[in-house]
Amino acid sequence: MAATIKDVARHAGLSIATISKYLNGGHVLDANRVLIDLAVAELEFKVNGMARSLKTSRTMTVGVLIPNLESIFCTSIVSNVENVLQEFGYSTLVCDYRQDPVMERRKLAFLADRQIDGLLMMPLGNDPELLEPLRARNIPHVLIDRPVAGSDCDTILVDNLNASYAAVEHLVVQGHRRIGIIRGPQGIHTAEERLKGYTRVHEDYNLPVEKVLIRNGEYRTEDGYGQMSALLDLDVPPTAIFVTNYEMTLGAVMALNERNVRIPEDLSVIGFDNHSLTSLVKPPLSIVVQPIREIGEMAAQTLLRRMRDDRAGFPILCRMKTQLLLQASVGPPRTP
Amino acid sequence: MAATIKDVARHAGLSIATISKYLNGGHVLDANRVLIDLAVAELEFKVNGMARSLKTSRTMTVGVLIPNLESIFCTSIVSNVENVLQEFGYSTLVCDYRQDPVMERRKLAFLADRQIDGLLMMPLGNDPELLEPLRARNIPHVLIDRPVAGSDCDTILVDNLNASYAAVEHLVVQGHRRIGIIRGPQGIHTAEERLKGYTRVHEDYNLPVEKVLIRNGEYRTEDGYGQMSALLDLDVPPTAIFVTNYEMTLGAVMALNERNVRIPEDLSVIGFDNHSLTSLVKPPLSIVVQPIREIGEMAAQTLLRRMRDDRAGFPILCRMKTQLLLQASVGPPRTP
DNA sequence: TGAAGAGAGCGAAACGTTTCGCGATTGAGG
DNA sequence: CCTCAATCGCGAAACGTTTCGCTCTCTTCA
Repeated sequence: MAATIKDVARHAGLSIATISKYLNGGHVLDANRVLIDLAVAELEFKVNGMARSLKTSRTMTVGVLIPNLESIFCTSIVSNVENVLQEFGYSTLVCDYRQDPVMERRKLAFLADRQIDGLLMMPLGNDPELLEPLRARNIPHVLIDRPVAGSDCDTILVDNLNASYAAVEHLVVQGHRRIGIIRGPQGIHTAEERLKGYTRVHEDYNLPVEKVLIRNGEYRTEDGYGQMSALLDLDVPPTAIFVTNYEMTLGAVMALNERNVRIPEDLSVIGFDNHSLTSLVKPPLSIVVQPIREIGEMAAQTLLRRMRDDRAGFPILCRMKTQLLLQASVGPPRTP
Repeated sequence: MAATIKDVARHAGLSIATISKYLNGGHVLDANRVLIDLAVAELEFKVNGMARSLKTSRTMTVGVLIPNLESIFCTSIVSNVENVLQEFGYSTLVCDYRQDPVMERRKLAFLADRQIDGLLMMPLGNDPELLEPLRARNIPHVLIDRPVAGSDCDTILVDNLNASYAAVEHLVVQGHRRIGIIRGPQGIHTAEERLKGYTRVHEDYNLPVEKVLIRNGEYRTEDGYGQMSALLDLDVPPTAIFVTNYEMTLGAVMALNERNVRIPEDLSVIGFDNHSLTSLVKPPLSIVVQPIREIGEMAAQTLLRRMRDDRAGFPILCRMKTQLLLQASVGPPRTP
């Protein structure tokens, strides 16, 4: 059907080897260059990627494994990653595992079986054995956003602890003493770190940590909604709240709107992640901004280097800084 | 490095052909089956996809080309598509073209060159020539959400016209006479259809269409914000507004919040697409709900059939129905 | 003028599968 | 006991590249 390199060779009156050499950037006589270009154009020849891959054992494809394709944080990262990789001729095989550890393994195995040249992943599990399929096949990989304990592995993430610290500290400085936090799932690294930031501020400022103000969520909108409602139902509700991811921030704001809680008069709010969120609610929400673009690009760059067998600095641990975007949603606590 | 089918053959004391046959579902003697299973397990043999693809000329990969990886509508569809395809052993090569017609062509060519078995795309351009690379290589493809004029092509979309009609009609029935619409980009099919629904209602109810109430947007948040603001600045602002996609709805609500416009007392609002949006704002927003999951699944199913050379009903045009989710954001117009 | 060396082209052997056609084995039926 | 058919296994030829090592042709310089 489609023209092969053989056809090009015949058409140009040269050997296959010469065509291949030229196609891969080798030098040929000017006259032959013209001949080949002509033949390629006339036959509409495209190299057959499978055949090439079979010989070179490179597929020019990288896998991207994320917990959720419907989380804006994840897809923004994917988008930036894809942009960088594509410049270098790589395609991205995107999979989400829907926050399910079993599916995570399944899809990881799936990707590993597909002869990808490298993998970027946001792991859910914390078990170094999870990465075994990659090691077994010697597939370079870079973790994003979450480390996997005890695994030597390049990792790009943000300084969640200090991100959280800065947010909570700001609330404390404003005079808040009862600060609620809606934290992420237990065992998830980002969630633990963000909680640590919270407690560390309390330690550093000699404030008691009240268990009841620390609420568990699973990073879902409904958790934000439910836990925010629960906090408001307390005999003495907090005067400020820190919500530790986008979806839960969404939920928390829903709960606040529903009850006509005034921000920041009744409650100061700091959320996480999403820009558009800041201005959707009134007043504009203060948020912790993650350097999403930089994360994606850095992860892609790092993976590219590893795929080039550049092992410099392995394992890299890149901990990026967040930014605290302060807006009108934070004020001093209401004087009782 | 990794074990090949040859190693398995040697280890099991059988021929390559037999191993291959068994691996592909063929029948072998029970005794041999055991031997092969054993060898496969012991050598940790995995078939080499590239070699297989080279022989079968199927890559078990489908491309997915969308305008934007950061639009929830697009990624939700991708997620559902991926889910179905994966069940059948296919991977998805996801690309976004960032709403850029040049990049659209580039990425389409990129995907076509990568020996994909099929392609799903949400086109921006309306030029049948756009799909040429696919036809040239005989790659089955299904369009999602937007048709390409004059191209024989399976297409899965929603009945945008009647979706819009239902929303606007509801506003009319509530008594509204000055209804604003923030429409999408000119030339984009969904946008034109949604506008048609709007004008058709006006025709059917003998209402004048006021040019000034029809606002142009490019489906971006800032357009929703800007055009909503402009509408509010009119000498006689509309009493109801229909916003025709998610991002612009977001923007419009921002503008409304900023100016303390009461919903629905001052203005009735119907938005588009996003569930979480409905309850984030107060009161809950009425929206046009697209059957996102069904679109994704139908598109995937259709593509699967085409890749199986099942040409039944070609070209399919599947126009799905939307649902109008009515909530408190719509009421009768304020009596002046 | 001749030898050395650079540059270019070529043939052939891989890469790891699938598949075609043929030969061998087995079991049943006459 | 012979024949025939059905079943199963095998050898070998692809698939379309890349790449190794060789040959050939010029150029250049002693």
